[in-house]
Amino acid sequence: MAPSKLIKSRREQQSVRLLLELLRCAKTLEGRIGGKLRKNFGQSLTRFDALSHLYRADNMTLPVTVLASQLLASTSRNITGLIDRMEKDGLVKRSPHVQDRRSFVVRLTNSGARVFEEMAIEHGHWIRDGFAGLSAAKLKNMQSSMIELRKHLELES
Amino acid sequence: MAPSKLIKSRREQQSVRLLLELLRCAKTLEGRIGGKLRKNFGQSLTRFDALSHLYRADNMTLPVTVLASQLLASTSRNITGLIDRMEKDGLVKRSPHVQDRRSFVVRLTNSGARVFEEMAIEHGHWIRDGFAGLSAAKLKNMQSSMIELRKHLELES
DNA sequence: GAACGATATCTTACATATAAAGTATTTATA
DNA sequence: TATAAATACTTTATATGTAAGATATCGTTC
Repeated sequence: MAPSKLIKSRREQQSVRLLLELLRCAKTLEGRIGGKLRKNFGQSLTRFDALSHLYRADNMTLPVTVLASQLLASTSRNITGLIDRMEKDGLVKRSPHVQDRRSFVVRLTNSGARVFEEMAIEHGHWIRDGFAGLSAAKLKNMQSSMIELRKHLELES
Repeated sequence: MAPSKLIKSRREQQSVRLLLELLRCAKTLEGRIGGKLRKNFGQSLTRFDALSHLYRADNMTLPVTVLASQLLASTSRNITGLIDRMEKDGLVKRSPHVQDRRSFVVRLTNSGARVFEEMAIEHGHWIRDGFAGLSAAKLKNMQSSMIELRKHLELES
């Protein structure tokens, strides 16, 4: 129980602080945006994410696996339930994959596309407002930092 | 369904991109660290977070509400179940609050403190490694950016 | 063309996040 | 002091994240 066990190098301390700040910002934004989506549209951030990928996809259709791999939340294991619920709400429709009988494709319904469009407008405004306090230069700087970090993370994987 | 509906201002586009990068980095780091905690210690990131606040608290004890407010995950609604499970695992112990009979205080057990210490060492190394690709200057720059962003977010709240 | 490993999805079980409503207790106010 | 409002926590329900394993299908190899 000696506190000495927990002494960290300077580099380690800085890394931990950065991680905590990063997670705190991410959680705050995620909670804020997700909460508004939930309150105003009855949809989760994960659903919005899924809808946006489908909306941009060719013929608004994607194989389940491809969709799962694109989601922020690594829902690959959980994708079945997510699609089940979205299908129950009439946002998407599952169809068997033509070539591969193990697979399914998911297609946005007209209703789903309309819901997404409504959400997307608000969503964009909320995010813009979330970063409203930052200068354009700062925004740019943070974005490039994040891209650099993401690339490092992907490399290590 | 006209695509024109979804046209965004430049500032909005940049904000959305930054958010996506930020969330992606956060999710990646969170998943990586959380996965290792789970695999090596059978504990979640939320639990680690809770344990670390308790460890640093006076007498390793905090009122439930204070603990909830400090957690990254705004578990304030869910705190009951979290403490239930941690108590079942012998990590913490609940006691009635002396002055306020509505309240409980949570105290780290000796066993919980030992578990935390073990985890904290590895946790620090993992995080340091997660940012290993970044220069010290970059690390510093990102940290100050995140702090600035967090402060703006808190102001808007 | 039969067997093997890889892949796509589903199932189950559990931990956790969110929301809404309920209970007990405290504090503020009339 | 009686009452209303606020607070601390719990309960319930649903959605989601994580892990392990089951099932069906595919592609390749022998």
